[in-house]
Amino acid sequence: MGIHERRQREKNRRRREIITAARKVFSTKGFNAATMEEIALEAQLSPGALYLYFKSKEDLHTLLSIEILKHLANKIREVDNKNFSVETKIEKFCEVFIEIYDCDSNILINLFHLQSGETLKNLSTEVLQCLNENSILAHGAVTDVMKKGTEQEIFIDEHPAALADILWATYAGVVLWVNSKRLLNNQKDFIKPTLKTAFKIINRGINRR
Amino acid sequence: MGIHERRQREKNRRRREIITAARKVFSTKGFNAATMEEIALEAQLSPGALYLYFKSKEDLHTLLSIEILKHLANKIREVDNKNFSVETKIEKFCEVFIEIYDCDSNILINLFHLQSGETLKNLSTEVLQCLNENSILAHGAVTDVMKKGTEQEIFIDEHPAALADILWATYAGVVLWVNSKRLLNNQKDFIKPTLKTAFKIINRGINRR
Amino acid sequence: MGIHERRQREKNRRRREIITAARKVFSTKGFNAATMEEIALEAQLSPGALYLYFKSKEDLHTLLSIEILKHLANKIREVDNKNFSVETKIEKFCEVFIEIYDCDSNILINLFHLQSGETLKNLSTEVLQCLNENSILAHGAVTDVMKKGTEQEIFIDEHPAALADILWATYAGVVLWVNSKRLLNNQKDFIKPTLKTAFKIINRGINRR
Amino acid sequence: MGIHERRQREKNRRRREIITAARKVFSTKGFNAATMEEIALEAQLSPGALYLYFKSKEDLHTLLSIEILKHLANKIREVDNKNFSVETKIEKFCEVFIEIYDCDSNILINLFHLQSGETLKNLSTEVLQCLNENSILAHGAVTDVMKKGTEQEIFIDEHPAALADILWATYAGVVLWVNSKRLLNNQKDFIKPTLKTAFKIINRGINRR
DNA sequence: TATGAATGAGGTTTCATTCAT
DNA sequence: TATGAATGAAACCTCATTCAT
Repeated sequence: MGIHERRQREKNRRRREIITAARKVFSTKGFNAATMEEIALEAQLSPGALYLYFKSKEDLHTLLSIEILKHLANKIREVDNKNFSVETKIEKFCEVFIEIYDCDSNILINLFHLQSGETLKNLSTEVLQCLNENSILAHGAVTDVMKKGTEQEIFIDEHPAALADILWATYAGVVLWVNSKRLLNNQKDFIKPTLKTAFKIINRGINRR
Repeated sequence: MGIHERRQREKNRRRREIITAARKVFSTKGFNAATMEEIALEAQLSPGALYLYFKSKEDLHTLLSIEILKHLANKIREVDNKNFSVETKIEKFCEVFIEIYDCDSNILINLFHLQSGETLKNLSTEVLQCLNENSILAHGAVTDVMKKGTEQEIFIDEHPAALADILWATYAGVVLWVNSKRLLNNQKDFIKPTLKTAFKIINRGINRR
Repeated sequence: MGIHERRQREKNRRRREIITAARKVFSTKGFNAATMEEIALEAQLSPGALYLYFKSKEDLHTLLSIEILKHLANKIREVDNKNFSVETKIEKFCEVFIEIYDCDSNILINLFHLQSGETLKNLSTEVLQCLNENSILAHGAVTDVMKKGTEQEIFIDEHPAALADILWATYAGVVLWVNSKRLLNNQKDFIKPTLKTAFKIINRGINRR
Repeated sequence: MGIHERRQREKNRRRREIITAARKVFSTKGFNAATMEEIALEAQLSPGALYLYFKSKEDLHTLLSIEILKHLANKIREVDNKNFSVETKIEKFCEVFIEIYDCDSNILINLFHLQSGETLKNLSTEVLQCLNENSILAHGAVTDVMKKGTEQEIFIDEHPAALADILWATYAGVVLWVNSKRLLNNQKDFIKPTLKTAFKIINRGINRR
């Protein structure tokens, strides 16, 4: 292994370390309360070093969201590639969402912070484009399944992209809404059963039979 | 009317003016980009005066969310009091949500900013409690309808509160998700049709027949 | 005197205090080494307060230069208005320059820092325009004298504006050059005699008789 | 040629490359905006390597100025050695100055940045001394010519060193002043004619006949 | 009650310089 | 000799909040 290759590998490792540290801090504190210094501390680096890997706080945060989108897109496509019925696939999607939630329950909150418009305008164009691409990718993976359901005349509604939107929206909504209820009322976390019920209802609601 | 009462009334008027100004500014700029100075300007007051009516920026912001929750709760209860079938009521809920969205499309983003945990811990206990109460109130209004549907054995699923959560979550999710897609891809606003489809699907999905 | 008027007066006083403090610090340290904190300290204000009066470090610095230009223009016009021969006026100009130099020997260094291009592009357009106007004003005051000399056929060269440029340039050049020699060699300050000789030479060089 | 000598030669070559790169960057961006990384990039070296050849950014910048001074001194001495009349020599000096300006119009700005006091105190003593020596050298070359003019009773004024200062100062002043006017008013570059006129005037002003 | 000037802590970011390799 | 990743100090600037008036 050449020195060049080793360097590159080392660099990638650092990037990952920073991203992991950032995820932790952003998740705990939210975008604004999180400080670069804290992220640096968590990543065992100096504040300045972060800027060797990421152009700005916002870019860092966005790349983090992109990571999630990529991961989601992959997982969903995996499901899609299996030999399941469309109904089962939707159920499986729900499981994917739950798995993601288990891995980092604040993911969506960060994702929405990003897309709340407040942030969107400060991103470097390259990051913005990257975000856009991956967003389309993740969404497309769900849409493909919906398309099959529609083609096979299993689904009532005829717009696969809209169905995909609703699925995503339900996921997002349940996580955010139930989570905020939990925070407000100190209830225990009932996101997962709610999510399952929601997907069950949708499956029933879009299914011809 | 005593002088005391008049004073109180005047004070309330001011509070309302500030809240209105704050809504405008928060909606346009988001929580962090909005400044107290800007809100004061909009309310035709000095920055210092804001603090005679609200303990902090976060409190002000939260009270604003409470306003919305109250408004929602009222509207929903209005629907509930009408002599509609449960299915129609759910459709009407959708219309209420759309109306709210038309009036201020950034409401939910602010609502979620609030509940993202970042903010929640800095609130004064009284405001927190007030928020909590109104949240339960708004939610309860939907739950009541779901309860009737369940009691009348129109709905399949047996947990009205969960159904209510799903309805809320769908609303929240669609607004946020579709909005963020719109921002990212410069698409036009397709929240309303999506919302209608989503509610149609849910109505179908929870309905026994 | 109304409260409004008093406020305005107070505000102007503060502006002047800051400008004075800034002049002191910029003169001692130069633009880059000077810090806003230091200026604030000197002005007995908090760092944040500076930004209530000036938009940025660069704006503050530039406004300072504008002050000088205004002062110069005034002094020169005063000379111009007196009933002197053109030769005497040029001599008097030299005295004005010397007076300015006595009052703040680093003025020109700051002026040139400003105009070295490095800074010029960051200025707010309003400040830039103000600078431009005053620059023209100061220059024009000298040009007017040169014009008279040319019209009265006292001067050989026929371009008053160019003569004015040369006068200014000589002033600037002597101050900068001799000053830098002084700094380098720890010589004593011989700017004033040099300036006088230079103006004497120019007077002779441009004079027909 | 021994290995030692070759090493030394190689080292000198590198130094020159860095200086050339630095000149380019400093000229374009000015001292402060220029970064060591950029210079390194231009010199096709790593940032760290610069510090093997120069102790600091300021030292590097100063050595650059010394280069110019050396070059000027040489050119002027060349003129001095030719068999010209003193009047012609002064005209030739003007041409030298113009040539320098054509080759790098920002030279003087850098030179004055250096000597503005801001920088001077941070220099290593050896560099400072080197600067000093070369400054005297360049200045001396002009003084020698003036001395001849005075001895031959061609010039009126009797202090050759002062005359030399005025010549230098005029050069510096015209370049800086006219340049700053150009930047401010978006006028085209009229430094060269101004410089010629200025030298013509001086020649006339100091010349007995 | 209202003002608005002032505060000052705290944030992001830059970059000359160092040092392990 | 050369690298270039990492440092970390320091700068500018913002803005929620306070307080003398």
